[in-house]
Amino acid sequence: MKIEDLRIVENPTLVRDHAVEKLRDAISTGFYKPGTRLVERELCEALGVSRTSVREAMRQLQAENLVTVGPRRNISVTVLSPEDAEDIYVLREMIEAKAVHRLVRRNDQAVISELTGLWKDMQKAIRKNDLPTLSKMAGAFNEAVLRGSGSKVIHDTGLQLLKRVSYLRLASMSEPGRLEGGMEEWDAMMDAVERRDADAAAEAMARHVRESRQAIVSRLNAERDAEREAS
Amino acid sequence: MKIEDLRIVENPTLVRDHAVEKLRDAISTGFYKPGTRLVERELCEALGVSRTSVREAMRQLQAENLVTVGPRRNISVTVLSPEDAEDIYVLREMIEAKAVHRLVRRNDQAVISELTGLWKDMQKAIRKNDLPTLSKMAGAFNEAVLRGSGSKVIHDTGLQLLKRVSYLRLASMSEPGRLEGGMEEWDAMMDAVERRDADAAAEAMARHVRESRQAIVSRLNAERDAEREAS
DNA sequence: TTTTTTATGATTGTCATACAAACTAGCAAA
DNA sequence: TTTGCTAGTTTGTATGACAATCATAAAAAA
Repeated sequence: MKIEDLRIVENPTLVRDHAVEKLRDAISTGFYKPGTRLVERELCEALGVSRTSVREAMRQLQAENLVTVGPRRNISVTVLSPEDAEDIYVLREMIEAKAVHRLVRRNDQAVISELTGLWKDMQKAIRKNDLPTLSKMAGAFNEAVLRGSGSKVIHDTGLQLLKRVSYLRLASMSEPGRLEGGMEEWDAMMDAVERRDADAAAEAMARHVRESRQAIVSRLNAERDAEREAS
Repeated sequence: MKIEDLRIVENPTLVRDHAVEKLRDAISTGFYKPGTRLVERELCEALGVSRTSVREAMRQLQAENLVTVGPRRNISVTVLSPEDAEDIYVLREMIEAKAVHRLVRRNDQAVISELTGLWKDMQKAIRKNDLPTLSKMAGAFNEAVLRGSGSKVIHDTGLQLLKRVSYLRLASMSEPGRLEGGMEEWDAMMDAVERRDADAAAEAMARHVRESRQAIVSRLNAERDAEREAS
């Protein structure tokens, strides 16, 4: 044991951070659907905290583009236009490809083991056709990749984009044929990672995000058409 | 005059937004240098607002990575490690190249005119060797490019990265030879824009960011070495 | 009945206080 | 020199207050 191991790192969780996490979760799981109006007082009651904390949490979520302030100052869960969603995927394609590339280049065994572990769990979930679990793990996988890049900037920027579309992931995976396709792309990527072929891994990741994007976009357009039909 | 022109858009500026702007400015101009500790009470006095507003402003700046909370909860202006700075430029290279590409593709005359206007002003500032003005305008130019992409996502993401390194811009431009080099790259880009050659414009932009990155990194490393020397 | 006014709440932005917890720094005691 | 104590700082959180704006329902006027 080294002297550094004595250092106490954990500070008591802040109420506002907890609030941010809870709200982020509520949004990404679809409990608060896009467009839902969020009223301060109600959030205070629901979370059991004061306005101070709720307001500070809102400022953070606002900066993360997860909530949007309307013309009357009222806050609602951001609704992602199909165009914005598509653009987020376009950026993700660039950033996550770069992340994988670095990850392979860094050749950190711990990180790579973590990825292969996650990948095996995902394969299990796929065989069981357990979409909710798969969705969660796909999120963890993406995060692990960003973290594995070893760059705080890549991690933060990528994660911010990821969080904005996380509520779409489940829908994306239920698009017909997407599961098989996604599996194939992941296979290709992990294969490249195992071979320590950074370029191939990056390209596989890019392809994966690209395909996901197409699935999402067609899904969102279908929804939009359905709405138009109804109105 | 059309009926839309009647719409009242401006809502009275919020105190906290004003505070955020002021603080952002103070950071990017170097008034608050990286590492400076920001004490709530002092900010309240300096800005003439209540703790509520300062705290909410801090949450936003925190989410933008312009300030960092330390282990004792105290907030200071983020110090960018050379690695982080380099990574920001790496992402900027990808994003701003994409932005220019779209900008050219959109072929929006108003936007392109704005750019050429800015470019001419920048040339003037270069001839006068007026670095502070040039720095400001380079920032405006970058923002105009991001805005001109027509994508809110590209704009927001790019701007966030831009703001994090804006305090480095002036230093970057005073690197020997950087002014001439930057001028050449901008020339090439604007030329490609005029020719409506999206690919060439994107490549020129990428080259520009890449060269800027190298200037910055060598600058930061020099600073770091000087510090090591001193200690 | 339809339109206009008025009154009543709701919601948000801002401020002022208050207090606890954690930390800092300096002084006193051993 | 070390230890222990004390007072002051800084931050996180809660609460209450109030103005401005907006929404809605009720009342008055046409």
